[in-house]
Amino acid sequence: MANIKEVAKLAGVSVSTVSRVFNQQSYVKAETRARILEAIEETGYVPNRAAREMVAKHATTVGIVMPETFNNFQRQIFSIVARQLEEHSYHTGFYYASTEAEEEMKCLNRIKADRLDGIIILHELTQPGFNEYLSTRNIPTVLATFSGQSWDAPAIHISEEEAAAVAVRHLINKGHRKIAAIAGRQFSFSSRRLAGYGNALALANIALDERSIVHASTYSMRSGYEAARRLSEQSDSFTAVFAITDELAIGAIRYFQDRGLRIPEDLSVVGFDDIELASFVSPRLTTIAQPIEEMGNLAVELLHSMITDKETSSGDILLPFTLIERESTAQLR
Amino acid sequence: MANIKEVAKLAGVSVSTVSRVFNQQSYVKAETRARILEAIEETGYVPNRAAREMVAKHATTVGIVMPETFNNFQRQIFSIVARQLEEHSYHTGFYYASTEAEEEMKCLNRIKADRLDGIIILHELTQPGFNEYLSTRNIPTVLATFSGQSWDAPAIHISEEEAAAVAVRHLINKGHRKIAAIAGRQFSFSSRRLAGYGNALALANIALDERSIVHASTYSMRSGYEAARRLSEQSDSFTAVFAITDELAIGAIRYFQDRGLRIPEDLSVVGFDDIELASFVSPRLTTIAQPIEEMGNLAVELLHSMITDKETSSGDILLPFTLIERESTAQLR
DNA sequence: AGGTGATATGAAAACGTTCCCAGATATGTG
DNA sequence: CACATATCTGGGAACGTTTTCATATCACCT
Repeated sequence: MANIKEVAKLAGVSVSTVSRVFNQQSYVKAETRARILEAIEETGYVPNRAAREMVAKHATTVGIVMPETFNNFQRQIFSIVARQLEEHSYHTGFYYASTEAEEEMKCLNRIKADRLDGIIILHELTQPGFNEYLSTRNIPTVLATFSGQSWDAPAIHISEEEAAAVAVRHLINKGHRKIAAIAGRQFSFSSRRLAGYGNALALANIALDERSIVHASTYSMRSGYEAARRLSEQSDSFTAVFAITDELAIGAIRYFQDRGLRIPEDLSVVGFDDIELASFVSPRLTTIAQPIEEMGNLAVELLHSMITDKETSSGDILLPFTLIERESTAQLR
Repeated sequence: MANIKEVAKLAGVSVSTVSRVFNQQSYVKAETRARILEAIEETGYVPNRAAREMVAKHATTVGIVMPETFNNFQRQIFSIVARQLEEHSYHTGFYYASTEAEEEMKCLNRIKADRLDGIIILHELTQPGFNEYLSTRNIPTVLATFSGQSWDAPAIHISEEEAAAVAVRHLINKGHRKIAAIAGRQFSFSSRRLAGYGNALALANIALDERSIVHASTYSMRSGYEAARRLSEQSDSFTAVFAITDELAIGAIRYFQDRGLRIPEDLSVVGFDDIELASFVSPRLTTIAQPIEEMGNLAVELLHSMITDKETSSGDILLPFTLIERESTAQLR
């Protein structure tokens, strides 16, 4: 593996000059540059990243923190973020952190060692140590998700609570009053969306029945199926279901269909996220769409300006959402 | 940001000794070690990765190369690989490479600079430069995908051709003879699966009709929908469809359903991959299941042994697949 | 007392860059 | 022609580790 010294020797110049052609500022005679370029070509030289990072005292890498198994929404935002990062020529480090406290701290430790330029967090972290560390070290951070705990970093997201309320209100407007909910574990966006559900019900003077709420353990379709089963066991009087995630909704619909119910004739279902799949299942899913492309772009744009301008930004950035009415909800007969 | 010198000073020892407690071989008096540990705790010291990598002459990072927008199958294998990598305490670098030649070479350039320990490739690369570079530099590489071009690296995959033939034979056994195909762009696994389709037809003495083959531009459901539309326009005599990907199949089913066809009564559809979704759409999708968990685990296991044992491995590793019969295919009436 | 091996520590080189400083050569200006 | 300024190049320190080598102390045995 060629290093800068060999290139310099081959081109008959000093390492300083070779370095100069790589970093372009300052003067290099055209003829010399040509000779060096040739030597680079010949040796296949590529600067050693570690050495560069050491003198620069920082990596040109931003880390993406994601959950253990990410859902379709997170997959999409990940793709967008990764592409944008590449656009700005950052390296992309992948950090997987499950929702277990211990795992989260292990993830943090890896981050510590890496001297990252910045971090984009795509799911809620529960350990306060994360924010504490990142903010004392002044590591630019952006959350492209709901910020559960208090962060010193900006969080880009929609108003989960309002959006959920809009979804539930949609059901109420269709005449439903017995509306069940499939939530996730009791924190993060799950609890915010559930709160929105409660608010919408309260506003319509509908009493909240604990038995018509069920908590799924993950956000997979399988969990949605399972959750729908539990819901059916503990209550049978609902005419509509609000699922806090499209995957959960799709899994639930599958269960209800298996039980012979017709959607939306016998039961209306709303989801949340508008993943690609939502418009391909039957019935097509009525759901809340997040401006995912914008969220991803904004996240790296913001992070990039934090890194380059050294200005610390914070606070929530709320983006608009829309209810997309498709085929899984109908007027109560 | 504390460095090793500060820790050494605080503990009243030399940097060598501090380094020793981090890398554990050789002797350090228990008392000294305790003092150093305390100093580490107090300063919050974490070794600088770049510096470490420089002296080690390699990173503790393996890169994952993925397509621009990855589908559900790739997402799943990515999750598995990332988790396993973490298990072996490698860092995970994410490298996105679209199928454009230029993009691919840009991706390769980033890889060159990073002195990766190893690389796991999750989709087919078309540029021979990739293999050439990796093999001359002796960078351990594993493909967890079909190896389109000839690689010096081992490729872990199923026999795409046979699997496709099994899927098509399943349709033939159900009495179908007019079987259309929805393929992708004409290379990589898409072409292998299409070849399997052709073989199965030939074996059953069914003439291959060019008009009953359509090529989707991506592997998304949207593309599947689009492809089904084009298929319907250029041919209307088929009673079954083989889609080379579950997403394509699901998109296609959506199109046919929109046109009032009942699946599987009016039309049978087989997919390929068995993504989670396959068992949640209606009708549930008949498809080919790849041993995804095993593929992911094997990939990092193999890579790890290549990295540590320095033994270069190569050749194809074929894993078994299974046809999962669900509800989207039926006997031709 | 002297030797031997195990235990414990420090000094300093090396890894591959970047960048500051100094010096050399060319180009212009009065 | 002298001097200032612009252009060009090299030397060497610095970045934060690991690792080799050398040396010091200790415990134990003859």
